Amino acid sequence: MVQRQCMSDEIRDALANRIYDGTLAPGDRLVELAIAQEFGTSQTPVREALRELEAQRLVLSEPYKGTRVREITPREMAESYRVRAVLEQAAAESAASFLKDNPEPLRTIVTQICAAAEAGHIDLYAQLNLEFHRMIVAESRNLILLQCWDDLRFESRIRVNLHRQSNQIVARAEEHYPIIEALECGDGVLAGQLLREHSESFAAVWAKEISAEQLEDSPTQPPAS
Amino acid sequence: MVQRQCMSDEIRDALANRIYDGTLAPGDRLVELAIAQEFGTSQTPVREALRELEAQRLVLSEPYKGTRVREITPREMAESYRVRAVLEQAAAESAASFLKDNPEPLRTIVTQICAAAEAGHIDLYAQLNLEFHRMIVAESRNLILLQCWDDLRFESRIRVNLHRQSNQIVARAEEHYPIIEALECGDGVLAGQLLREHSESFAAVWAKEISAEQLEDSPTQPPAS
DNA sequence: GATTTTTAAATTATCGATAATATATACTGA
DNA sequence: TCAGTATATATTATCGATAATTTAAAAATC
Repeated sequence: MVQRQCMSDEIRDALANRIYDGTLAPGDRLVELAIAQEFGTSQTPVREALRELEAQRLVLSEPYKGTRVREITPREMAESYRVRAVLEQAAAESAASFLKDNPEPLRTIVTQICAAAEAGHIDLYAQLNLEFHRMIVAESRNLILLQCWDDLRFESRIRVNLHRQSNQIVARAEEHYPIIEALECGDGVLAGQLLREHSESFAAVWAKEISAEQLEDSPTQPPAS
Repeated sequence: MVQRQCMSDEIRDALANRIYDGTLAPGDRLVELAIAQEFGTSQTPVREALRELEAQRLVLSEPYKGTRVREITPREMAESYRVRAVLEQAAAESAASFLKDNPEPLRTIVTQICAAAEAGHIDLYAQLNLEFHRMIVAESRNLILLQCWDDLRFESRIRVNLHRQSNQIVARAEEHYPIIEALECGDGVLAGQLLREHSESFAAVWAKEISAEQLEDSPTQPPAS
């Protein structure tokens, strides 16, 4: 357990979680004194928390106008998946040699992912799925690459559309098997290609939504990765 | 001219520039009240500026221990160039179709880059060089990709080794010609490949330094991109 | 003399209050 | 009625001061 040292970090994480879980929705205002009162602090640590959330692009602040939860557009989702695609491709190419020697953790997670998908535990599925992908990126042993990947903040993007279209999840979950098989063979190029296609396919789904960006209640919703 | 609205932004940019130009060196402390006094403000806006610089990874803060300019290791340089390599490769593939129709701005910059290199204007060379690469990434029309690229903060990495080894700069500058030629032909794949190799070659130079990381005054210094 | 303990100094984290700015509301004159 | 203007209100940005914590220095113990 991390004994947190300063209030601003505490507030930052609490607010970030509310954005992740949807308690705070895009467009919602974050009024400094209201938050301060809720946490029993002064305005100061709240402001610092908001500044950090802004750096993480979870919120948007304008001088003297305040802070709101940032809107995430279909276009941004498509772009994010495209970037993720090339990052993970590169990561797999580097990670293969390391993962070949120690593939069990990845196998375990894929098993769990599929189990969660079949059981319809969507939140768990999403969490494990991210863990899987992040593990590969981490095993690239390139810390900057990992930071870039983290900065895409898919933990916050995921829930944009999480609880719809749970029917495709099982199929999506099984796409992970060929990836670990390639990695176990040490074939980073193939694993990278599969990961890239995996991510690009989500990008493509979101790209279709871009034109319908204006229509608030679009009929079809893309799936969660 | 941007009429800045709040002091903390002003301070943030001023401090960032000092890190870029080396006035503030890695390891240097940033004492809040000292900075506040210098800018004629209170501690509050300084703290917010520091928090933002920390989010940009220019400085490192520890609770109650203060803030210091972050050290940039050869390993991190190598990793950054590797990430930049794949980002720019992907960017070129998307940007080619746009740049084909409007290649003049890129041509102009390459001319300026080579002129600066030959004249030995290293700072100008570095600035124009970044402008060239950023322009390609921007023309990918993928804003998230551009943000990722910006987040690598090569404007701060560049000066790590800027004023040494100016002899290779002319050769490096000329590497840009085949890239724009490929882009003018609309061959994004080729341009991407060239950009990737360009960046990877810098990564390789830094990778050699990793083992010598401990030795403070290493005899050979890698070149600036 | 070396090692721990205590004290002092420096610095960060937070507070409560005020100034600056934006937004909403009421008012004015055509 | 309506555009434009003045006022009131809400909220952010900043201030000066205090509390909390670390680091450095001095004192005490063995």
